[in-house]
Parts: sequence; structure tokens; C-alpha cells
Amino acid sequence: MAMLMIGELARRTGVKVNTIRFYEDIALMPKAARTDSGRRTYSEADVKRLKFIRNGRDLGFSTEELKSLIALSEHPDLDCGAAAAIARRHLLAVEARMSRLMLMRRELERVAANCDGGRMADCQVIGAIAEAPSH
Amino acid sequence: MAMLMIGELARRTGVKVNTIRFYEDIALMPKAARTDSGRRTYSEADVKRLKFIRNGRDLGFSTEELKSLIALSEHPDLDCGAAAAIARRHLLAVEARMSRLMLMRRELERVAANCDGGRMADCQVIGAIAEAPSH
DNA sequence: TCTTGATCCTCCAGTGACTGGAGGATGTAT
DNA sequence: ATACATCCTCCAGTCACTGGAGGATCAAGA
Repeated sequence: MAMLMIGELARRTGVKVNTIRFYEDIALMPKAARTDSGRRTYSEADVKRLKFIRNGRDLGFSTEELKSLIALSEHPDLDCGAAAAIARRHLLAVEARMSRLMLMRRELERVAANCDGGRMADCQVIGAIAEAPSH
Repeated sequence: MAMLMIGELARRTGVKVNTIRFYEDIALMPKAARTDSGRRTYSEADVKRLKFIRNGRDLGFSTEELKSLIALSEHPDLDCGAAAAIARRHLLAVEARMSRLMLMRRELERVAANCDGGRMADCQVIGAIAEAPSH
């Protein structure tokens, strides 16, 4: 399979070159193999992993959380009870986030609809989101 | 109405004292009124605003985005077309986030269920999330 | 073959959004 | 009057990047 250089990996994933190197430093990405002249090379698996990291970061997971999620999916031999527990813990966080996002969406929809072509009488964006469940 | 000190505001919102002062510095929170001895005082409106900020930050909005959302809800006299446009822009971001969170939730549910009391055969956490739509 | 331009390398300084602590003033309770 | 909590300002540190300097490497064209 064709190996890619760091620039191509960056283009395919939307993660900057410097950021990819940074991820290697903090071990979020594995140490890349190198060509004779020292350039990093990547595979399709790296593209997937990096896309996952990008999405995860964007959704507000920390690099440490992503490491544990990656570990979860990379060690099928891991103790199942432990894996399930980690998954459930992440699940709770995901669900809390979703319920707050739903509130925010509803309110933004209302604002966008109400405002359109009229006066903006009572924008309750803050009021609605302030009361949303925390974490 | 009773005014609160910064410590009480921190307790009620879950935002640290230092962070509240930091928000004032960057104008995410308005300059707080002061007592004669120089201590900051806050109202119920500040509690709401800060809860909103906390939720918003937690959901991954930047302080600049939150400033624009707050401005949106604080100026009902603002041009409605502009306000609706800002709201719709945020709406798109919120929807993209939700669809990725839904994918992550589905996969975590599957992992949690499949793993429980068996061997973890094929954890597809990364595979599933890697292909999710990006922002 | 030589050169030009793109890409790569390492190293380091800067940014955004906090977080924690030093050093000192103020408020309240005994 | 003495504690002790809470407040103040200022500043250094952390996390997760981001950008740039200074220099090597490579592929393509004159």
C-alpha cells in the first residue's frame, strides 16, 4: 500500500502538519516510520486515526480522553468489563453534551425563525442555555 | 435584589473565581460593580450569563463566539437579518456537532453492550467516528 | 548538471483559555 | 484583639495548538 508524507496526511485529514508532529510528541499518534532521509511516512490506518482524533477534539474530548478511546478500540483482548466501563463513562459525557446541544439548537432555530423579517423581540438564547444541565 | 460576591457566584455557576475575573478581563463578562472596598458584586443576571458561558464553553464554543451569541440576545433592536444570519451560522455548527456526537454515542453503546460479559470482538469506535462529517 | 520551488526536518516562541499561588487588604465571628 | 475566610492584584504555569526561523531533501525543468 502507498505510503504518504506528512503534507498529504495533513491535506486528507484537515490537521496541520505542525499539529501532526505535535500529536506524535504527546503520543496521541504513534511514532511515524521514517524514510532514509528522515521523513515521516504514514498509512491509511493513520489517516483514519487522525480523522478520528480531529473529530474527537472538535467535539471537546481532551487528548487524554482520545488516547483512552483509541486504546479501547485497539485492544480487543482487553478485559471486557473494563472496556465496557470506559465506554459507558464516555457515553454519559456524550449524552450530557447532546442534551445541551439540543437546547442550544432549539433556541437558535427559534431565534433564526423569529428574527427573519421582523423585529427581534425576545431573544432567549442565554435564558434557555443557562438552565441546561451541566456536565 | 441581593448582590453576591465573586465566591458565591463561583459556587452557583461552577466557574472558578479566577476564571470569572479572567472573563471580565477579556470582556466576556461585563466590568463588575464594586463595593467601597473594591470587591466585585454581581446580580442574578450575571449568574444566568455565566451559566450560559459555562455551558457554551463546555460545548466547544470559543469566547469570541459566545460574545457574539450574547450580543445577539442582548440587542433586540439589532438588525434582524444580521441576527438571524448569526444564529443560522451557529445552528449549522451545532448540527454538525450533534451528528458526530450521535455517531459516537451509537458506537459507544454498541461497545458497551457487546463487551459486557463476553470478548470484545470488533471495537469500531475509531472507524465509525473517523468517517463522520467534519464541521 | 544545476537551480528553483515545494516539502520536509528540528527547535522555539507565541496564543487562547484557563489555573494556581504569592503577597497583601478586608470582613466577620469569637 | 485575634483568627480565619474571602477578597484584591499580579504573575507564572499548563494544555493544545500555531507559526516561523534556519536548514536539508527531492522532483522537475532549463
